[in-house]
Amino acid sequence: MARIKTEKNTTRKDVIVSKAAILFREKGFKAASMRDLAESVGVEAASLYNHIKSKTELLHELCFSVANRFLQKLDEIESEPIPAIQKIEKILRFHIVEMVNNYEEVYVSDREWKHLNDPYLSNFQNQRRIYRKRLAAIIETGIKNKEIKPIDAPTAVLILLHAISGIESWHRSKQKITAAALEENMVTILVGGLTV
Amino acid sequence: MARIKTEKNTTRKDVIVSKAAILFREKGFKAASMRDLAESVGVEAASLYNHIKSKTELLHELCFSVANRFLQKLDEIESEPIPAIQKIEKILRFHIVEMVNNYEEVYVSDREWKHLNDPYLSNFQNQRRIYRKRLAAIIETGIKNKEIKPIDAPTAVLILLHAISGIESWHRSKQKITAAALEENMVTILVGGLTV
DNA sequence: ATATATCGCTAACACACGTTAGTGCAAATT
DNA sequence: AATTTGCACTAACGTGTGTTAGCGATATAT
Repeated sequence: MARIKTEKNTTRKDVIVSKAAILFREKGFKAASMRDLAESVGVEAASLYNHIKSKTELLHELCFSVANRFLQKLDEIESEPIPAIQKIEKILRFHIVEMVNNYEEVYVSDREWKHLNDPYLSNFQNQRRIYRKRLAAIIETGIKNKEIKPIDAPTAVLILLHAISGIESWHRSKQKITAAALEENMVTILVGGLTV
Repeated sequence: MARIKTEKNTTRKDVIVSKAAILFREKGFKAASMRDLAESVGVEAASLYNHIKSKTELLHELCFSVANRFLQKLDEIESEPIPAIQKIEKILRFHIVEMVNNYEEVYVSDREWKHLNDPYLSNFQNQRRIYRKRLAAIIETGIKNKEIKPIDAPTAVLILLHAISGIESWHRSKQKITAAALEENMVTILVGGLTV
């Protein structure tokens, strides 16, 4: 009957959500059970419901908190008065840093959003579509300004975004290069591949 | 009580496996039920077991048939007497074509292998690790020969492989560019990003 | 035409799942 | 010190799951 331990400025719900991220990442949303989660939190399954509404709520929480961070950063970078290719590089670096530091959450948001229910599902899909369109628009500006090779912008976007999600493999690999080195390598290849 | 229809040279099991690929892709392995699969095949759930041993067997079948195709192609390309960067380009093109033409299978093999059981699971993971090591070795040769930028080879590999898996998004998008154009765009960016 | 193997059916199983109800202790508030 | 709120517990529910057993019909081989 020991309570869930909380540190300063974290509610018991926060603890549950972040344990859920770990679990959803390693088993997938559907395969991760509330009993698994309860065990990893150190409590009985039913007790979780004193803090959360449902299993899906955990997924909402994770997906949208990640999505909001990315959207906010995009707002910020979009309005900077710098060349398009530099905007892309900044966004790229932000994605990489987020993936490295908030691995579990970002990964879950990226791979498990399919299991959201409407209206959250369509909402999330919309945000995603819009985010990609905005990235594509930046790339198209870069192409017009001869900073970027004349390629299909949506294709470039999907390459960038998926390449980043590969950091998952880096994260689990034994002999890692440093996060900073990873970032430089990715920027070299991807920005190098785009630049005219 | 109508039988599963088969075309020439396809067993009833083949039909089930390929319907399973579609289902596993769209719902995920865990979320796809045998009753779902049965419906999409046009039969009752129990009837499936006249042709298959278990749900997991379907996943084995899918994962390993894809893995074997890639390994075989890698054998072939590795032994060709051409520069490393051209080998990488060939492998890249093969991945892209496979992803475009055998979308469902390749996607499932890529994303759902976690749900394999041992010993298949460790087996698959091993094959994957080895495949990546061999790609990295080609890239390292390319670096030594000054064909490829001096980057971290394993990082380059994960960028390449994950970038390709982004074709998933292309596949579902409304206004597609042609498959050939997609291929050229990807090669431009990725090979361009690697080349010195 | 007869015999045999193939295959789809109904019924049911054991089990794991998400979740709710209700109880009582411990912490927080007054 | 008294009261209220927070929270973990046990027990249990209904549902969906993968899978098996056994029957009967149909296609295949003799």
